[in-house]
Amino acid sequence: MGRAPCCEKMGMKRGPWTPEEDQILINYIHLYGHSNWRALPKHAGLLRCGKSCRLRWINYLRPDIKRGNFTPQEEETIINLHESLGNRWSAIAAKLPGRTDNEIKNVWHTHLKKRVNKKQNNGGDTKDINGINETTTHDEDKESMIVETTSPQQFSNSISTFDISNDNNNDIMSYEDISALVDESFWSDFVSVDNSNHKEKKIEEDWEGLLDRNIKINSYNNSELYDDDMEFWFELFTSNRRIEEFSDIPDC
DNA sequence: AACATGGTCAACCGCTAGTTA
DNA sequence: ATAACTAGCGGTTGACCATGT
Repeated sequence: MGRAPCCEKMGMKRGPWTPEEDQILINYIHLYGHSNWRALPKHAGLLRCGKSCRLRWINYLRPDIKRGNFTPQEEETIINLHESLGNRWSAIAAKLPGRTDNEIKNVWHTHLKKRVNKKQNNGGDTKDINGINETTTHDEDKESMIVETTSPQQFSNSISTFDISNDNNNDIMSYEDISALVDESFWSDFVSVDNSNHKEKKIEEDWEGLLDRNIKINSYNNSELYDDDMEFWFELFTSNRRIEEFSDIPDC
């Protein structure tokens, strides 16, 4: 079994994803699904390896991702499942809808592990794992009691991810705005569709057409890349609506 | 105010398992 | 049967941010 060559390929972009890349990936998966991650970036016109695209989609762009802090119940579930499953993060994630293995792994390493260790070292003190009857005064644990709120860290990450540099420009869309725009009804129409039978050639032609449009939309003023977000998204979605018609092509 | 330290999380790396030709 | 290939998994890294000194 040979190991697949991947990101070391020349010209592959690495590091944080830009909003444009995100949108290209979202739209491509919207239209054609993700039956072949390796071929996806090439067809979509992304300078990323398939692995990177898959990770970005699974850990961040997927429509069913639940953002916000873990609830005490979720934390309890993670602790319990970790006790029985060990570091099988994907198995644990399967029991927590909307949570990714990566996210669970991070939460475990950042505070749940410490909490469990502390508990073990103290020989199991009065602290209740589910967080409801906690007697601890640690800030870290207090934080975990805040249910379904956006943590400062997550907020800042959203900002960094979307690179919103102008604080005063209210027209710029935040991640939350985009999430609201790209709501469940948006996703439900296409994500589950298996488009693997579409002919690759057709995909390339259709997609390149969309890409050209989007590049044109974006390229007219690169120095103020995000000032025209509303127009960008509007154009993008209206383009999609037209190109979506291609999805009616009968399966081969 | 400036620097050091620690926490958080997205992204990458390297491996294995499964699939296909 | 097996070699080539891909998807998925878990571990690790590094950038960013908050807090402490």
